[in-house]
Amino acid sequence: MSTKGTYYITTPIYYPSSNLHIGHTYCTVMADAMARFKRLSGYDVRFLTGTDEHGQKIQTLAEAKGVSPQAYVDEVVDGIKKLWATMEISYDDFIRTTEPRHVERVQKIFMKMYENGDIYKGEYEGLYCTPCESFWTESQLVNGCCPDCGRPVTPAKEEAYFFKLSKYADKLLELFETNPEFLQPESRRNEMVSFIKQGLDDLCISRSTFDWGIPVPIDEKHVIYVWLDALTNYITALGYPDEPELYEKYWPANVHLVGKEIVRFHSIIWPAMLMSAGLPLPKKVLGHGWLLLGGEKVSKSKAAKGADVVDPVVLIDRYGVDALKYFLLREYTFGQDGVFTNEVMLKRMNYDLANDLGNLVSRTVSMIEKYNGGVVPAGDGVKPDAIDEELRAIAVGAAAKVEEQMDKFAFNMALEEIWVLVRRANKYIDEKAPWVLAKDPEKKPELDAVLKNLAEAIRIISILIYPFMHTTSKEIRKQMGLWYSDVVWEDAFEFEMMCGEQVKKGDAIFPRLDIEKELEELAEIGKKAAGAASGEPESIPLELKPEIEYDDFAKIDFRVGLIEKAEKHPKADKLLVFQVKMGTERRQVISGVAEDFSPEEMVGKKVIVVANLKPRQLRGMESKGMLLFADNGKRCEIVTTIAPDGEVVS
RNA sequence: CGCGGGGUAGAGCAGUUGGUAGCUCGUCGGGCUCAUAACCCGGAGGUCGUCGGUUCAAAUCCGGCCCCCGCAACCA
Repeated sequence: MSTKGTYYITTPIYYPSSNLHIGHTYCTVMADAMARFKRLSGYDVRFLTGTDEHGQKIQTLAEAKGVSPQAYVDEVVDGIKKLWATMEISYDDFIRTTEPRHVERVQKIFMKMYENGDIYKGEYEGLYCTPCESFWTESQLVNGCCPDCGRPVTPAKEEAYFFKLSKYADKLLELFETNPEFLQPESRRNEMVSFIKQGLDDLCISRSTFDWGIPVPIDEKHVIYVWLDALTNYITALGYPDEPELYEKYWPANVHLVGKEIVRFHSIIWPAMLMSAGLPLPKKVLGHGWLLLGGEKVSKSKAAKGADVVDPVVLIDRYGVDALKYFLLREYTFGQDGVFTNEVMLKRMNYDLANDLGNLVSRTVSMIEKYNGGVVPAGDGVKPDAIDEELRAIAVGAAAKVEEQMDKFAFNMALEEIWVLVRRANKYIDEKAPWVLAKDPEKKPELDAVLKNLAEAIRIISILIYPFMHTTSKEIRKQMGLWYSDVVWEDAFEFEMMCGEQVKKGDAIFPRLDIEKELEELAEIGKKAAGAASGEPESIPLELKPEIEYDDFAKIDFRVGLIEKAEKHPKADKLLVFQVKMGTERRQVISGVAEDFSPEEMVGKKVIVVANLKPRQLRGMESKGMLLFADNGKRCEIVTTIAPDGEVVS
């Protein structure tokens, strides 16, 4: 194989707090397809994936389960590796951040940055949740409380080590300006530039409130926190710094494939860390979009909600690895979010795979068996006509188009290019009507040419789909009698390669699915997963704030209020300003519900007001009291009453 | 005037050198029988968010406005 150079591609290292879902699968499938494509087209590829196993959350989950953090992650990682094995993900290395090779090298990199004067000891100030022993930023809070347990947080400080991220702001801006290819899609790039321009804070890189992490080499009380630990995997896995052979061969990476939520870490923090360590930067960071489930990002906590099945294991089990991979790569546009539903998935599988590709192979093999004893004819007895020439042109031209799309990571368009050929081949059969030719012995040379051309087209298709569906590729080649030869990319540019192969009809490559039936069954599975197996309604204690005394409750004066007037806060998007009448008194109350309610629909509502709350300024306007809403963080319902305004609620 | 993305057929999307508006699904009608009731052809369906400008000509360039979505931020 002539090599075109090295190609190093990575996925993020996933957090093994629980099993992976279709979103992780999506990212890994893209990386795998690209790795396979590059290998097939002559590159020396290195494909890395792995798991990011440290941190508070893992430690807490392990404690809750009564096992050590290591035992906890071992089990989850085992499941992840099995999933990738099932999907035949062709990674060359799987790095776990708990492995000694990573731990030691991270410490060395830490020291390097420390010796370069970029790490200093300071104080971390944040909002602290005591029961969870966790710091949170303002934006992480849910309703002003700890996102994990829902309890209030308090401002606190702790000693910590910091990385001088701010020092690299100018260099980072320069990176984005001089190297527009570095981060794509471009919309992300603009976001990052404006983020840097807002000013960068130094980055806290150690924690002392938990110990499930890599010890800070110069201070055993601290463990290295998240990003220094996680991001460095891309080079520790290559042996940097103590066994630099692979590092020297493959670094800098050609592509870090990441979700859009972690683009910032990969395109700002990671380059800054590398600058600090004096190392070359990755050539490209690519941020892909999310799969959306009912308008929300697919996530671990929502993995089992509703009727849409997002457990890749279930989907693979029912439809096969290749069908799932095809769907993920064909349906979504790289960089954009895409809606995931069972129906969209099943339609893709049926229309493109069963009807178009599977059926094309099926009818071609059948005809070669029926009309020529199962042998691919030479087919050189007649001159090609315009229809033949068109098929041939599309067939031999497809590979270049696929290459062009793959260069842009446009997997969906690459597959579309292949399907142009698939559809053309189906049409070709109709136009040539071989069953008509077969009735006239004099037309045998013509018939042979048709069969031969179809065989060639399918041979080329089998090469083109190899990076995306290698198992299907091999199955097609088996049926076409091409078992004797390897898949070689360059062969996709040639049309005259087959003669005398013995074809053999096998099982349908992609059996047609009964979509209605599948939808029902998937809905059933989804419900079961959501209902946690048992049908009995259970009572699971809620996560509550700490218990309070009756006296504490009695201090609050709830009153019925009538909203007489409501308008948007002139200086805030999310605030509504209400004029509320409570008996004899009228006052102004502000609530952060502008996204859930229009001012008009609030007027006239009778609501519950916390009437003796200390007044507070909100964006320049005073709020005296607070209205009660039921709120799950996503949607808000107002609590109303029919009682007269001014009345006490207790 | 915070930054950015987007508003194109019933649905989901293409469409950056301005020049008859395309694709997939759905729908209606036709063809074929080799094939996995698959395949092929044709029709219907769009004021290309809105108003204005540049131009012989704009979905495509420029300006105003409306709406949606990310990020950022107030959210008593």
